[in-house]
Amino acid sequence: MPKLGMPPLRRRALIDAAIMTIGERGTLDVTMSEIAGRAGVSSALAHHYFGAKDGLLQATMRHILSELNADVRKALATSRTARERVSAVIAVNFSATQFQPEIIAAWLAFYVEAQKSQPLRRLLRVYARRLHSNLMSGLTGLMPRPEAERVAEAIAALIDGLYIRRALKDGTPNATSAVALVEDYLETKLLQHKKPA
Amino acid sequence: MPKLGMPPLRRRALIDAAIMTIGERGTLDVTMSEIAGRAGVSSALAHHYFGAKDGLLQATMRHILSELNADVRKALATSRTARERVSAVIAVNFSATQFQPEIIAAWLAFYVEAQKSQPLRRLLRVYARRLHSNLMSGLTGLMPRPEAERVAEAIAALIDGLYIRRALKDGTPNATSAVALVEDYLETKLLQHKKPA
DNA sequence: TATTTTTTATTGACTGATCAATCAATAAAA
DNA sequence: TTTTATTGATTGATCAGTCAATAAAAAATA
Repeated sequence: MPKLGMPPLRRRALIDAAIMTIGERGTLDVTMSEIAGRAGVSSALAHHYFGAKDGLLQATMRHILSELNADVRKALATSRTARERVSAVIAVNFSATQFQPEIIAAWLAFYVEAQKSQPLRRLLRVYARRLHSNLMSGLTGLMPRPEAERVAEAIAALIDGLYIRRALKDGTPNATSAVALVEDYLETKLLQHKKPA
Repeated sequence: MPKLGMPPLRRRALIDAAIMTIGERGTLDVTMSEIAGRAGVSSALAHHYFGAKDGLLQATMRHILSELNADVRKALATSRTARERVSAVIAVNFSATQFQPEIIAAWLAFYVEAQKSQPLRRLLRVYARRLHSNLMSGLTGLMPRPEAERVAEAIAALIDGLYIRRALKDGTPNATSAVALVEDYLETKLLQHKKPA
């Protein structure tokens, strides 16, 4: 049985290799040998550490999720106002570390796999809930709660939508215009509450 | 060589079976035998008609796309005003024929496959362009063109985003709330142009 | 119309390739 | 000396794609 704690040297290398491979190929349909090869080890070792392929994929998803989460926390920590908090959450999703072709492709691939795999579905739901509550933490200070709920829902949909559309284009993702689009929506909504009809 | 025109009896059955199978399983990772079996024929026949698996998948995507397109045309035909045209396009995307679990799942699966397959990517780009221009056909009558571009972009992202998020939940999709969300965005934007800041 | 010929529809059985997963063996640490 | 790390080789399953054979339709011919 693989040691889970101490020196996750190879574990980490395998997860990184998995992200790269999945991202490049745009699918979870990559072989264990391919991933292992890129990590400089044999496929047998990958099985040794992660049990089955599922295990590696889940660990990989968990890793992406926790990186995103760490980034969000960091960004929220330096935000003072409610308004800033919302923008911080948005910004992180399109930051240089997150909005990369490989990561975007991997996200998309995991979304699809989640339809087959219950553990992955669970992970993605955790992410969705977390995103929602992070957005709410700012939005509730800016508008009535039921409206905040709807806006959070919309922002989340926009983010996912921009990711999926981004995956279809080639070249470097344009984070700036993506953020601008979401911010424009938010700004419009806020205006609506400052000068009510 | 398969006859392309006349009695697309089996062709159609195979495409329908493909949609069902892909939709249920939420992945393009379905076997030719599975699809063929559901259509009540042998897998060899599927190859006879579509050449390779790719061929069947592309035909399936094309079919979904053309159904959607037909629905949009129909809806646009009965729309009088620019405002109605925009709503019509939105409504069709969440109509009973389109916003079904199987179709949604299939869309998502095709999106991912498009990262590998150039023909599928091309098809999805055609769809994206078409959606954009359909939205613009209404929006240009309601706001200045550059703003209309941005709003069309946002609506498209919202639609894709709502699809992808929908795919993660179970149960019947809630089209009503999805439409409401997009319409709310549109309405907010329109208000902004009626009473400018 | 009846008969022959050609084309199309359809299948079961087979092949070759690909891969996840296992395992026994060895090296290295603890 | 026991546990952990690591591998090459192997196995078993799964599938896409092929093919030769047969049935059924359609077209051509008598």
